[in-house]
Amino acid sequence: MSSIEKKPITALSRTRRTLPMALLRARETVMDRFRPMLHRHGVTEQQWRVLRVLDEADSIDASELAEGAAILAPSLSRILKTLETRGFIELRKDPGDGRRSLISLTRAGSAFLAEVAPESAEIYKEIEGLIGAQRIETLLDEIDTLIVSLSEKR
Amino acid sequence: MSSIEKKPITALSRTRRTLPMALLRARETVMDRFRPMLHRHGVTEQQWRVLRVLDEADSIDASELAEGAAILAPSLSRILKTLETRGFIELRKDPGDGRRSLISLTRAGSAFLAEVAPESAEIYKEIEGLIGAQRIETLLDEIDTLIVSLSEKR
DNA sequence: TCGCATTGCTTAACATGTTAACTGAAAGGG
DNA sequence: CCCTTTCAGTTAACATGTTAAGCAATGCGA
Repeated sequence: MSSIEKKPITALSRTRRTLPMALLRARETVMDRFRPMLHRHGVTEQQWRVLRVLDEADSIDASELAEGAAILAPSLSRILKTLETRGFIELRKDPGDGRRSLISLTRAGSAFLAEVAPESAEIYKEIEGLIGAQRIETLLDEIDTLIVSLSEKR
Repeated sequence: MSSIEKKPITALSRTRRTLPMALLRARETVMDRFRPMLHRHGVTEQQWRVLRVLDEADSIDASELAEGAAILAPSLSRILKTLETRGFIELRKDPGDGRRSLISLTRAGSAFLAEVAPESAEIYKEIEGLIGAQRIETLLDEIDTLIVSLSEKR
Protein backbone atom coordinates (compact mmCIF):
# COMPACT_ATOMS: atom_id res chain seq x y z
CA MET A 1 0.00 0.00 0.00
CA SER A 2 1.40 3.35 -0.99
CA SER A 3 -0.91 5.51 1.09
CA ILE A 4 -3.25 5.13 4.00
CA GLU A 5 -6.88 4.73 3.01
CA LYS A 6 -9.74 6.38 4.83
CA LYS A 7 -13.43 5.73 4.70
CA PRO A 8 -15.34 8.81 3.63
CA ILE A 9 -18.59 9.47 5.46
CA THR A 10 -20.41 10.59 2.35
CA ALA A 11 -22.69 8.83 -0.09
CA LEU A 12 -20.38 9.57 -3.00
CA SER A 13 -18.81 6.97 -5.24
CA ARG A 14 -15.06 6.56 -5.26
CA THR A 15 -13.91 9.57 -7.23
CA ARG A 16 -11.83 7.50 -9.63
CA ARG A 17 -14.83 5.37 -10.46
CA THR A 18 -17.15 8.10 -11.71
CA LEU A 19 -18.06 9.07 -15.23
CA PRO A 20 -16.64 12.61 -15.15
CA MET A 21 -13.28 11.49 -13.80
CA ALA A 22 -12.99 8.43 -16.03
CA LEU A 23 -13.87 10.42 -19.13
CA LEU A 24 -11.42 13.14 -18.16
CA ARG A 25 -8.59 10.69 -17.54
CA ALA A 26 -9.26 8.83 -20.73
CA ARG A 27 -9.25 12.04 -22.75
CA GLU A 28 -6.02 13.23 -21.13
CA THR A 29 -4.37 9.89 -21.78
CA VAL A 30 -5.31 10.09 -25.44
CA MET A 31 -4.38 13.74 -25.83
CA ASP A 32 -0.98 13.16 -24.27
CA ARG A 33 -0.11 11.50 -27.55
CA PHE A 34 -1.21 14.44 -29.69
CA ARG A 35 -0.17 17.43 -27.63
CA PRO A 36 3.59 17.41 -28.30
CA MET A 37 2.95 17.22 -32.05
CA LEU A 38 0.41 20.06 -32.02
CA HIS A 39 2.74 22.10 -29.87
CA ARG A 40 5.56 21.66 -32.34
CA HIS A 41 3.30 23.07 -35.03
CA GLY A 42 2.30 26.02 -32.87
CA VAL A 43 -1.40 25.30 -32.51
CA THR A 44 -3.45 24.48 -29.47
CA GLU A 45 -5.72 21.54 -29.31
CA GLN A 46 -8.77 23.80 -29.65
CA GLN A 47 -7.38 25.71 -32.62
CA TRP A 48 -6.72 22.38 -34.30
CA ARG A 49 -10.31 21.27 -33.70
CA VAL A 50 -11.60 24.49 -35.26
CA LEU A 51 -9.44 24.03 -38.34
CA ARG A 52 -10.61 20.45 -38.75
CA VAL A 53 -14.27 21.33 -38.49
CA LEU A 54 -13.79 24.10 -41.03
CA ASP A 55 -12.11 21.62 -43.33
CA GLU A 56 -15.11 19.33 -43.11
CA ALA A 57 -17.80 21.94 -43.59
CA ASP A 58 -17.27 24.69 -46.06
CA SER A 59 -18.02 28.17 -44.76
CA ILE A 60 -20.18 27.75 -41.68
CA ASP A 61 -21.35 30.29 -39.14
CA ALA A 62 -19.85 30.69 -35.69
CA SER A 63 -22.63 28.86 -33.90
CA GLU A 64 -22.31 25.74 -35.99
CA LEU A 65 -18.56 25.92 -35.69
CA ALA A 66 -18.79 26.19 -31.93
CA GLU A 67 -21.08 23.19 -31.80
CA GLY A 68 -18.91 21.22 -34.19
CA ALA A 69 -15.70 21.86 -32.30
CA ALA A 70 -17.32 21.62 -28.86
CA ILE A 71 -16.10 25.07 -27.88
CA LEU A 72 -18.15 27.72 -26.08
CA ALA A 73 -18.92 30.93 -27.91
CA PRO A 74 -16.68 33.19 -25.80
CA SER A 75 -13.69 30.93 -26.33
CA LEU A 76 -14.42 30.64 -30.02
CA SER A 77 -14.47 34.42 -30.38
CA ARG A 78 -10.91 34.61 -29.10
CA ILE A 79 -9.73 31.63 -31.09
CA LEU A 80 -11.13 33.02 -34.34
CA LYS A 81 -9.28 36.26 -33.75
CA THR A 82 -6.04 34.34 -33.32
CA LEU A 83 -6.57 32.19 -36.38
CA GLU A 84 -7.52 35.19 -38.49
CA THR A 85 -4.40 37.05 -37.42
CA ARG A 86 -2.39 34.02 -38.40
CA GLY A 87 -4.05 34.04 -41.80
CA PHE A 88 -5.63 30.60 -41.51
CA ILE A 89 -9.27 31.67 -41.66
CA GLU A 90 -11.46 34.33 -43.22
CA LEU A 91 -14.59 35.95 -41.81
CA ARG A 92 -17.36 37.66 -43.68
CA LYS A 93 -20.85 38.77 -42.79
CA ASP A 94 -23.78 36.59 -43.65
CA PRO A 95 -25.54 38.52 -46.43
CA GLY A 96 -28.92 37.26 -45.27
CA ASP A 97 -28.48 37.87 -41.53
CA GLY A 98 -26.34 40.72 -40.27
CA ARG A 99 -25.79 39.05 -36.93
CA ARG A 100 -24.05 35.98 -38.26
CA SER A 101 -20.53 35.74 -39.53
CA LEU A 102 -19.48 33.09 -42.00
CA ILE A 103 -16.08 31.52 -41.47
CA SER A 104 -13.93 29.62 -43.93
CA LEU A 105 -10.41 28.33 -44.33
CA THR A 106 -7.96 30.35 -46.39
CA ARG A 107 -5.43 28.77 -48.75
CA ALA A 108 -2.85 29.08 -45.99
CA GLY A 109 -5.25 27.44 -43.56
CA SER A 110 -5.83 24.50 -45.88
CA ALA A 111 -2.12 24.20 -46.49
CA PHE A 112 -1.38 24.12 -42.78
CA LEU A 113 -4.01 21.48 -42.26
CA ALA A 114 -2.65 19.38 -45.10
CA GLU A 115 0.79 19.63 -43.56
CA VAL A 116 -0.19 18.55 -40.06
CA ALA A 117 -2.91 16.04 -40.92
CA PRO A 118 -0.58 13.14 -41.81
CA GLU A 119 1.16 13.33 -38.46
CA SER A 120 -2.16 13.46 -36.69
CA ALA A 121 -3.46 10.51 -38.67
CA GLU A 122 -0.36 8.53 -37.87
CA ILE A 123 -0.73 9.09 -34.16
CA TYR A 124 -4.33 8.02 -34.36
CA LYS A 125 -3.28 4.81 -36.08
CA GLU A 126 -0.77 4.13 -33.33
CA ILE A 127 -3.59 4.46 -30.85
CA GLU A 128 -5.78 2.16 -32.89
CA GLY A 129 -2.96 -0.33 -32.89
CA LEU A 130 -2.69 -0.26 -29.11
CA ILE A 131 -6.41 -0.40 -28.37
CA GLY A 132 -7.83 -2.08 -31.42
CA ALA A 133 -9.92 -0.38 -34.07
CA GLN A 134 -12.94 -2.49 -33.27
CA ARG A 135 -12.74 -1.76 -29.58
CA ILE A 136 -12.62 1.94 -30.39
CA GLU A 137 -15.66 1.70 -32.62
CA THR A 138 -17.58 -0.03 -29.87
CA LEU A 139 -16.53 2.59 -27.38
CA LEU A 140 -17.54 5.43 -29.69
CA ASP A 141 -20.95 3.85 -30.16
CA GLU A 142 -21.47 3.47 -26.44
CA ILE A 143 -20.42 7.05 -25.87
CA ASP A 144 -22.88 8.23 -28.48
CA THR A 145 -25.60 6.27 -26.74
CA LEU A 146 -24.65 7.87 -23.45
CA ILE A 147 -24.77 11.35 -24.93
CA VAL A 148 -28.16 10.76 -26.51
CA SER A 149 -29.49 9.34 -23.25
CA LEU A 150 -28.47 12.42 -21.30
CA SER A 151 -29.28 15.11 -23.85
CA GLU A 152 -32.41 17.16 -23.72
CA LYS A 153 -33.99 15.13 -20.98
CA ARG A 154 -34.54 17.44 -18.06
CA MET B 1 -29.76 18.45 -44.56
CA SER B 2 -29.05 21.43 -42.39
CA SER B 3 -25.70 22.34 -43.86
CA ILE B 4 -23.72 21.73 -46.99
CA GLU B 5 -21.15 18.95 -46.66
CA LYS B 6 -17.71 19.05 -48.16
CA LYS B 7 -15.18 16.33 -48.62
CA PRO B 8 -11.95 17.09 -46.82
CA ILE B 9 -8.75 16.26 -48.65
CA THR B 10 -7.00 14.97 -45.58
CA ALA B 11 -6.51 11.50 -44.15
CA LEU B 12 -8.25 12.48 -40.93
CA SER B 13 -11.31 10.80 -39.50
CA ARG B 14 -14.51 12.74 -39.20
CA THR B 15 -13.87 15.00 -36.25
CA ARG B 16 -17.02 13.95 -34.42
CA ARG B 17 -15.98 10.32 -34.69
CA THR B 18 -12.66 10.52 -32.88
CA LEU B 19 -11.76 9.52 -29.36
CA PRO B 20 -10.76 12.98 -28.11
CA MET B 21 -13.95 14.64 -29.37
CA ALA B 22 -16.25 11.85 -28.25
CA LEU B 23 -14.70 11.76 -24.78
CA LEU B 24 -14.92 15.54 -24.55
CA ARG B 25 -18.57 15.66 -25.60
CA ALA B 26 -19.49 12.84 -23.27
CA ARG B 27 -17.82 14.55 -20.36
CA GLU B 28 -19.48 17.88 -21.12
CA THR B 29 -22.86 16.21 -21.40
CA VAL B 30 -22.40 14.60 -18.01
CA MET B 31 -20.98 17.71 -16.35
CA ASP B 32 -23.86 19.83 -17.61
CA ARG B 33 -25.93 18.06 -14.98
CA PHE B 34 -23.53 18.85 -12.14
CA ARG B 35 -22.31 22.34 -12.99
CA PRO B 36 -25.38 24.35 -11.92
CA MET B 37 -25.43 22.62 -8.55
CA LEU B 38 -21.71 23.18 -7.91
CA HIS B 39 -22.08 26.77 -9.03
CA ARG B 40 -24.87 27.34 -6.51
CA HIS B 41 -22.53 26.15 -3.79
CA GLY B 42 -19.73 28.39 -4.99
CA VAL B 43 -17.19 25.77 -5.97
CA THR B 44 -15.70 24.94 -9.32
CA GLU B 45 -15.64 21.46 -10.68
CA GLN B 46 -11.92 21.20 -9.97
CA GLN B 47 -12.21 22.46 -6.41
CA TRP B 48 -14.91 19.88 -5.83
CA ARG B 49 -12.68 17.12 -7.15
CA VAL B 50 -9.89 18.19 -4.80
CA LEU B 51 -12.23 18.15 -1.82
CA ARG B 52 -13.49 14.69 -2.74
CA VAL B 53 -10.03 13.23 -3.10
CA LEU B 54 -9.05 14.73 0.24
CA ASP B 55 -12.13 13.18 1.78
CA GLU B 56 -11.10 9.77 0.49
CA ALA B 57 -7.45 9.91 1.47
CA ASP B 58 -6.52 11.42 4.79
CA SER B 59 -3.70 13.95 4.59
CA ILE B 60 -1.89 13.34 1.32
CA ASP B 61 0.86 15.30 -0.37
CA ALA B 62 0.29 17.61 -3.30
CA SER B 63 1.61 15.19 -5.91
CA GLU B 64 -0.75 12.42 -4.91
CA LEU B 65 -3.59 14.92 -4.72
CA ALA B 66 -2.82 16.18 -8.20
CA GLU B 67 -2.79 12.65 -9.54
CA GLY B 68 -5.96 11.75 -7.70
CA ALA B 69 -7.90 14.76 -8.90
CA ALA B 70 -6.37 14.74 -12.40
CA ILE B 71 -5.16 18.31 -12.04
CA LEU B 72 -1.74 19.59 -13.10
CA ALA B 73 0.60 20.90 -10.44
CA PRO B 74 0.40 24.58 -11.42
CA SER B 75 -3.39 24.54 -11.31
CA LEU B 76 -3.39 22.69 -8.04
CA SER B 77 -1.11 25.32 -6.49
CA ARG B 78 -3.68 28.00 -7.22
CA ILE B 79 -6.63 25.87 -6.17
CA LEU B 80 -5.05 25.00 -2.83
CA LYS B 81 -4.50 28.67 -2.14
CA THR B 82 -8.16 29.35 -2.80
CA LEU B 83 -9.40 26.46 -0.67
CA GLU B 84 -7.07 27.40 2.16
CA THR B 85 -8.31 30.99 2.12
CA ARG B 86 -11.82 29.66 2.27
CA GLY B 87 -10.90 27.57 5.29
CA PHE B 88 -11.65 24.20 3.72
CA ILE B 89 -8.15 22.76 3.80
CA GLU B 90 -5.01 22.87 5.88
CA LEU B 91 -1.39 22.62 4.72
CA ARG B 92 1.61 21.60 6.74
CA LYS B 93 5.14 20.58 5.86
CA ASP B 94 6.05 16.94 5.66
CA PRO B 95 8.26 16.41 8.73
CA GLY B 96 10.30 13.81 6.86
CA ASP B 97 10.74 15.69 3.59
CA GLY B 98 10.97 19.45 3.55
CA ARG B 99 9.91 19.64 -0.08
CA ARG B 100 6.51 18.05 0.39
CA SER B 101 3.44 19.64 1.89
CA LEU B 102 0.73 17.53 3.44
CA ILE B 103 -2.81 18.61 2.82
CA SER B 104 -5.93 17.71 4.74
CA LEU B 105 -9.55 18.77 5.09
CA THR B 106 -10.51 21.04 7.96
CA ARG B 107 -13.73 20.66 9.93
CA ALA B 108 -15.28 23.31 7.72
CA GLY B 109 -14.11 21.46 4.64
CA SER B 110 -15.66 18.21 5.81
CA ALA B 111 -18.84 20.02 6.72
CA PHE B 112 -19.07 21.59 3.28
CA LEU B 113 -18.50 18.26 1.64
CA ALA B 114 -21.15 16.62 3.78
CA GLU B 115 -23.57 19.36 2.80
CA VAL B 116 -23.03 19.11 -0.94
CA ALA B 117 -22.48 15.37 -1.26
CA PRO B 118 -26.15 14.34 -1.10
CA GLU B 119 -27.04 16.61 -4.01
CA SER B 120 -24.13 15.30 -6.00
CA ALA B 121 -25.08 11.71 -5.24
CA GLU B 122 -28.66 12.38 -6.27
CA ILE B 123 -27.60 13.78 -9.63
CA TYR B 124 -25.41 10.77 -10.19
CA LYS B 125 -28.37 8.51 -9.48
CA GLU B 126 -30.45 10.40 -12.01
CA ILE B 127 -27.75 9.77 -14.56
CA GLU B 128 -27.61 6.12 -13.64
CA GLY B 129 -31.33 5.98 -14.13
CA LEU B 130 -31.08 7.42 -17.61
CA ILE B 131 -28.14 5.34 -18.78
CA GLY B 132 -28.36 2.25 -16.63
CA ALA B 133 -25.98 1.39 -13.82
CA GLN B 134 -24.79 -1.71 -15.61
CA ARG B 135 -24.09 0.16 -18.82
CA ILE B 136 -22.03 2.68 -16.84
CA GLU B 137 -20.03 -0.07 -15.17
CA THR B 138 -19.25 -1.58 -18.52
CA LEU B 139 -18.21 1.78 -19.90
CA LEU B 140 -15.98 2.49 -16.91
CA ASP B 141 -14.28 -0.86 -17.36
CA GLU B 142 -13.68 -0.23 -21.04
CA ILE B 143 -12.29 3.20 -20.29
CA ASP B 144 -9.93 1.73 -17.72
CA THR B 145 -8.76 -0.76 -20.30
CA LEU B 146 -8.16 2.04 -22.77
CA ILE B 147 -6.17 4.05 -20.25
CA VAL B 148 -4.01 1.07 -19.35
CA SER B 149 -3.44 0.28 -23.02
CA LEU B 150 -2.19 3.79 -23.72
CA SER B 151 -0.21 4.42 -20.55
CA GLU B 152 3.53 4.08 -20.38
CA LYS B 153 3.85 2.55 -23.81
CA ARG B 154 5.98 4.87 -25.86
C1' DT C 1 -45.09 49.69 -37.65
C1' DC C 2 -44.08 50.21 -33.02
C1' DG C 3 -42.45 48.01 -28.89
C1' DC C 4 -40.09 44.31 -27.03
C1' DA C 5 -38.30 39.84 -26.55
C1' DT C 6 -35.03 36.87 -28.96
C1' DT C 7 -30.87 35.74 -31.34
C1' DG C 8 -25.77 35.81 -32.68
C1' DC C 9 -21.83 37.28 -31.20
C1' DT C 10 -18.51 39.90 -28.28
C1' DT C 11 -16.52 41.58 -23.93
C1' DA C 12 -15.48 41.22 -19.16
C1' DA C 13 -13.86 38.89 -15.06
C1' DC C 14 -12.16 35.19 -12.80
C1' DA C 15 -10.62 30.13 -12.68
C1' DT C 16 -8.14 26.55 -14.84
C1' DG C 17 -5.03 24.33 -18.65
C1' DT C 18 -0.42 24.22 -20.53
C1' DT C 19 4.42 24.86 -21.03
C1' DA C 20 8.65 26.76 -19.30
C1' DA C 21 11.48 28.66 -15.90
C1' DC C 22 12.62 28.93 -11.16
C1' DT C 23 13.35 27.89 -6.05
C1' DG C 24 14.59 25.15 -2.30
C1' DA C 25 15.25 20.42 -0.46
C1' DA C 26 16.79 15.75 -0.88
C1' DA C 27 19.69 12.10 -3.15
C1' DG C 28 23.86 10.26 -5.24
C1' DG C 29 28.44 10.01 -6.86
C1' DG C 30 33.05 10.93 -6.49
C1' DC D 1 31.80 16.27 2.20
C1' DC D 2 31.22 18.84 -2.06
C1' DC D 3 29.16 18.96 -6.44
C1' DT D 4 25.71 17.71 -9.46
C1' DT D 5 21.36 15.83 -10.37
C1' DT D 6 16.79 14.93 -9.25
C1' DC D 7 12.53 16.05 -7.11
C1' DA D 8 8.37 18.80 -5.08
C1' DG D 9 6.16 22.99 -5.59
C1' DT D 10 5.61 27.62 -7.14
C1' DT D 11 5.52 31.41 -10.37
C1' DA D 12 5.01 33.32 -14.91
C1' DA D 13 2.77 33.94 -19.34
C1' DC D 14 -0.52 32.97 -22.48
C1' DA D 15 -4.77 30.25 -24.06
C1' DT D 16 -9.12 28.42 -22.91
C1' DG D 17 -13.34 27.37 -19.69
C1' DT D 18 -17.28 29.45 -17.45
C1' DT D 19 -20.76 32.69 -16.20
C1' DA D 20 -22.74 37.17 -16.72
C1' DA D 21 -23.43 41.41 -19.19
C1' DG D 22 -23.59 44.01 -23.26
C1' DC D 23 -24.71 45.22 -28.21
C1' DA D 24 -26.61 45.23 -32.58
C1' DA D 25 -29.63 42.74 -35.84
C1' DT D 26 -33.78 40.17 -36.26
C1' DG D 27 -38.42 38.39 -35.36
C1' DC D 28 -42.99 39.04 -33.81
C1' DG D 29 -47.23 40.21 -31.67
C1' DA D 30 -50.38 44.14 -30.63
